[in-house]
Amino acid sequence: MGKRGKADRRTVLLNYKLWLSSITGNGKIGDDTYNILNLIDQKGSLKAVADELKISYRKAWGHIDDAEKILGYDLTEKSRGGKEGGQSKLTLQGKKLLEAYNSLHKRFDETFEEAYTEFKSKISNNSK
Amino acid sequence: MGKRGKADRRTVLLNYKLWLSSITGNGKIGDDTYNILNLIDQKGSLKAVADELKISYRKAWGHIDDAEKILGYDLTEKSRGGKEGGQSKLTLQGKKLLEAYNSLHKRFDETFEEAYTEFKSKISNNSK
DNA sequence: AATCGATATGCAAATATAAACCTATCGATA
DNA sequence: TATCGATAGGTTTATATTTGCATATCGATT
Repeated sequence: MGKRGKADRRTVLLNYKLWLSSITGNGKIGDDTYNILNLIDQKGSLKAVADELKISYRKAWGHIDDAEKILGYDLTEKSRGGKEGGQSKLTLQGKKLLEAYNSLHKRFDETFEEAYTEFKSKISNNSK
Repeated sequence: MGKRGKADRRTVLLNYKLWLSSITGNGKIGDDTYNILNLIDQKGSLKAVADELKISYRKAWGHIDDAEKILGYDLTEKSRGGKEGGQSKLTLQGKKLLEAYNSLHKRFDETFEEAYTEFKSKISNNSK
């Protein structure tokens, strides 16, 4: 056996990112936004989501606000006031977006796995 | 016919990005780097590549330097001095990386096209 | 009408990323 | 051995992105 083993080789990682944008280009809808939408669906409040994710309400709100501006329609139905202070829930379109994104992402993940394996085998320096 | 046509709807774009990184995380090998590598192969000089791309030599050099640090081996063979000042050409491993990246990217592009089409059809608000 | 907790935003501060600047080094050729 | 053009890289400037601060609004309930 040689001096170096598998674990000794430098590990190179493949990464990819997926997002939606408007044609004008400001703001994007990426994993963070989808994550927030998903949690809104579970918790019914943006504040609760922000706490859960340990991010500021301002930040969470910004993601959703950006997303709705990009798409041009509401993903969430908001209400204010009352004993509970208010709440946020997904609109029908918000749910549709989440579902569509999930299958989109899944498809990319599959491609990623396959392509990465092939890529590494092509790259590996298997000369004697 | 209604008030709005296809062209009137807000256009939402899907985007993706692909890159390599080291486990330690500083620097990345993305499209820019691959583009530079490809041009080095054609032109035989990093300076010529920088001019072609209208970027600074410093920037082009930085991309290659980062990439070689991430991978832990040379992608280019450099020489200095002489009437021509010097030159850069791809190493065998550099060429292998380029090829591997091309098929990787192609595969992602295919997935992208298919998935995007499906995504849009799911998202489109085709209620009456 | 006073309260309370979540929604709603402008704006400033802090980071991170990228671009530009400048100076040094190398070495085949003349 | 003087030159010239490309490689090499530290340092600074500019720009973009992100994070956080502070304050206002809303309205069912009490």
